[in-house]
Amino acid sequence: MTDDRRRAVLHAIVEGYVSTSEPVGSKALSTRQELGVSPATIRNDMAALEEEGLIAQPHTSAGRIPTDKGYRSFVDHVAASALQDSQKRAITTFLSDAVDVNDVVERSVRLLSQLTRQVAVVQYPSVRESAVRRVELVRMGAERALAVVVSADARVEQATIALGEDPSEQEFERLAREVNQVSVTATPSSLQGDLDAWAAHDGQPDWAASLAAAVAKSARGGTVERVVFAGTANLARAGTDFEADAMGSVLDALEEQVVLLRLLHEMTGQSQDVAVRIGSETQHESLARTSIVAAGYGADNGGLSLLGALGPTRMDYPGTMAAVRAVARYLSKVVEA
Amino acid sequence: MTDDRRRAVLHAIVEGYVSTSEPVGSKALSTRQELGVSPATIRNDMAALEEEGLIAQPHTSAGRIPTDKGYRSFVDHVAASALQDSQKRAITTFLSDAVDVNDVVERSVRLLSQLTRQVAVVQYPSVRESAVRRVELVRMGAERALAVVVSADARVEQATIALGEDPSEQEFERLAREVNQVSVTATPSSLQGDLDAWAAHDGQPDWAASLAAAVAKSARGGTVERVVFAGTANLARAGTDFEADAMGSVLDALEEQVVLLRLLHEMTGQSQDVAVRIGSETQHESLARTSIVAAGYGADNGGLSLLGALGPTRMDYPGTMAAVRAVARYLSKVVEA
DNA sequence: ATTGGCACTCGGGCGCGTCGAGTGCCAGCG
DNA sequence: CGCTGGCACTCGACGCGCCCGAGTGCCAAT
Repeated sequence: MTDDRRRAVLHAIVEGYVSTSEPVGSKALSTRQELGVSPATIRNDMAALEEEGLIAQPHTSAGRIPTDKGYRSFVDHVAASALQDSQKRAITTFLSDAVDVNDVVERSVRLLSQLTRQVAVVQYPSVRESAVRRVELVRMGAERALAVVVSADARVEQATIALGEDPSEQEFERLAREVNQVSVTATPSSLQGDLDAWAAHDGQPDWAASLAAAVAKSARGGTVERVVFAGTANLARAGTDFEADAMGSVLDALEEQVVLLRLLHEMTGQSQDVAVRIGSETQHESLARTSIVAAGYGADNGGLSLLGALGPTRMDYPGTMAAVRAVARYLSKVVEA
Repeated sequence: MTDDRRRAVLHAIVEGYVSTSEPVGSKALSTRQELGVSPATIRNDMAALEEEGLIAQPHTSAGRIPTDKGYRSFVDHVAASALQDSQKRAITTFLSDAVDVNDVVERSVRLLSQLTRQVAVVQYPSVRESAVRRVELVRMGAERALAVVVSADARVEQATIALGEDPSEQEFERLAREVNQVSVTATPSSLQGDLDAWAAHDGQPDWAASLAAAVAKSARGGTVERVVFAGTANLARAGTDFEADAMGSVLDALEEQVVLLRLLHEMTGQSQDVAVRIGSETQHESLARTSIVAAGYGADNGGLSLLGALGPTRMDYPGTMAAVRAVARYLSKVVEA
């Protein structure tokens, strides 16, 4: 009973603070019908909540604001709100006529930033191991060549090879022909071994080994994990939530994709659903005042890829979670198709 | 004589304001040895400069700050400063071991943002028309296929084709073989015509036309112009030069690559060297308080590509110009090789 | 043409008093 | 035992008045 009301008070504080960005006091809460009790009662609850470390006051005689822990409790006890119809329509219309993977990812990240009014981040779909369809070898000069690997699932990877010497045209052509033969006939699982064996043949030049390695790596899943953003402007507009300096750190952390990727991985590691990191939970100095809402997509077949939204701790969690979930679902469909 | 000193006064004002971000007064200038005259004399010059619209005072009894026109005069009359040795070294070490085009561009943009302490933007090298080396056609489902075009200059372009029907495996294979034959044997200039003729043959399915178009387009120079940024954090750190809201607009303008691309093109259109747009000269509302320093690179052989730095009007023009020029030069070398 | 002197302006910073939102505590009530 | 109304208290926000000093424009002198 009383426990329920306390939770209601906490939720009201979170909602109030999120929408007005000002500390909310007991009186304001009591007039907002929902909990039909007097300010005094609410004050008692507030005292208890503060005791538990869920809310805090910036200074005496100010209203209360949620702590990170308070947001956490709020998020754990509230269901993600439903998307509005207009938003659902936006998703389908926005993503339906994308032409290729690049386009899908780029549209998604824009869409997500618009829906959430936060910074959106989408990781490129991670790829599963797949057969090699064709290896194209292009001479780039005396000592360098470019290998283009087209895989059966329509990925295209490229890598430069240092030749280390200046092979004759015939030699070069021969190697190109051979690496194709080997790669295309191999199964995904035998590829690495087959290539190694081929490179170790008598009479192969030294650079055959690096070529083999490059092809195998490309087939295995490509180069590095990449992420794209959109909506960094939303950070700037977030009002007084960030000082200029703090914003700089956040933007730095974003460009430093490594940090973000690790964080996203940790978050979605345990569960499939939408995960939330709040403020200090990010364990990262420069993100101490930001929260991240993330989800995986495309899990069914191959690897899990990630997407999410990042904004000030004082964000609309239910709405953001709903948007992230919806986009993740839709993206899963598109990627699997 | 007196004209020379006026210019010196203007330059001193620009330099002072750039380094302190506070309006500079006559007294402060006179004690800074360089121009050995009394404050009163400087005041006279200032009055003249203000008359000409080169400087302004934020309010009575404050020092002067340069207007856009003042910065313009400064930039036009000052040579780009020399780079420090450490910076030169940074350029070579930073860019020397890039592995492919993507990598080169990404490293360049990071480097430029660090050198200038501004937002850096680099356009992907634009490509010249070149022969087609190989067309790879991958079936993506009943009604879609993916075309991968590898050109002789080692570019890789992809495009999806709507099949509009569900061709048999043999039919599909035949078309793939044929389009390869046509594309690879054609010269760059005959490609479009050859492909059109091929698609118009009797017995060709409808989608041959779209396939031909896609290949031709890829060969011609690829899809859209792309740019990448780095160093947006520098905007946030620029101190009080931007209000939170203005910063949002700038970031929006950046993501809206179209605007930026048009602007860059206009700037480098007339001359090959470093070009500067100052504040209102950008002709763009949201960039009214930012300046852009841009240069082209890779001009010798094919198209000209662009790169530049963007920051608050109150920026170190000589230093930024030097850095932009240096990176453009270096990039030209790399791209041409 | 340059300079020193002088009166003037005006924004920034400081101290002060007021106001009011919000709190904690306590006694009373169902 | 939990809720409520009342009350004294705290403390930041705001407005006002004040002073100070940087910076200016003008003028007479060199």
